[in-house]
Amino acid sequence: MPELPDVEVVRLRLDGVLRGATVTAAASKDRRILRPGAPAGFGRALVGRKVSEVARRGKWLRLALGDGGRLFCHLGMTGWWVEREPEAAAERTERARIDVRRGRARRSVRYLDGRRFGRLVVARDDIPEWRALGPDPLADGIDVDRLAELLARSRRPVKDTLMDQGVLAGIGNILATEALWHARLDPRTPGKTLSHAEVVRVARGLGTALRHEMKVRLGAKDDEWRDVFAVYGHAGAPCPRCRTPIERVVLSGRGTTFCPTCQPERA
DNA sequence: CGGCATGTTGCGCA
DNA sequence: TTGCGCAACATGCC
Repeated sequence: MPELPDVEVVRLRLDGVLRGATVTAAASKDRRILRPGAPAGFGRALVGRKVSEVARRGKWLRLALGDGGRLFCHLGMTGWWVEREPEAAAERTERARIDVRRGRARRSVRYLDGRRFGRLVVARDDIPEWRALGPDPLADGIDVDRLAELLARSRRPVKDTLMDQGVLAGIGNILATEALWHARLDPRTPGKTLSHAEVVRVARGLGTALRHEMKVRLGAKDDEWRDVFAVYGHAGAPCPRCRTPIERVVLSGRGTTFCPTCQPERA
């Protein structure tokens, strides 16, 4: 379920379990998720090290280790970290585990990923994927002038640019779709045709969608999927604002829903 | 059975 | 050279 708000929830959880703790065991056998790298290297990099912090930028997580090493994690489409009892057996989709101790307390976190689109990367420095990320809208806010400049560079649909991780880190199909509904802008609108006022609406729409999702995620009991969206996944349903049936198109291979009345196509 | 899915990468083509 | 669209990845759900 990972877009920025979900990854932030995972970060908070991991930070609470791991920060200041020492890794007693770490293992992953999954050669698809452990890219690039071997199972032996994963354990070797982590065991005996203290975790100093769990950071996030966009959809990437970064565990900083006491010896300067780093573990990067991308959740892909179905990745998730959960805490389990240290003695709990691995469930079917468990792809990695990290066991720690802090004083007398022992705890264990497991990486679950049914589809295995996620990644775990051990490195000494920040990896290129991390360095290529644009500002994180939650941590850094949104610079409207910079966004306007990036949108003005091409005729690509505004939704595509919002999902470009180098433009804003962490915006996925859900947030982009919801933000444009809030902004009352057709997702297909070419970026360079947006007025400054429209870019401001986009930035505000992102903020609204982001705050709404963070609130829902933080208030949720656990990792259960909750459909709290205005238009995402609601093709055919009435628009919450004007009751017009929501339409669905495919943009760059991604399902995109919008209200044809509130988000009219422009000439 | 077919269609769809929150993400990223890489390829072929204009 | 740049920028697209689109398939692929692996699996589950409706």
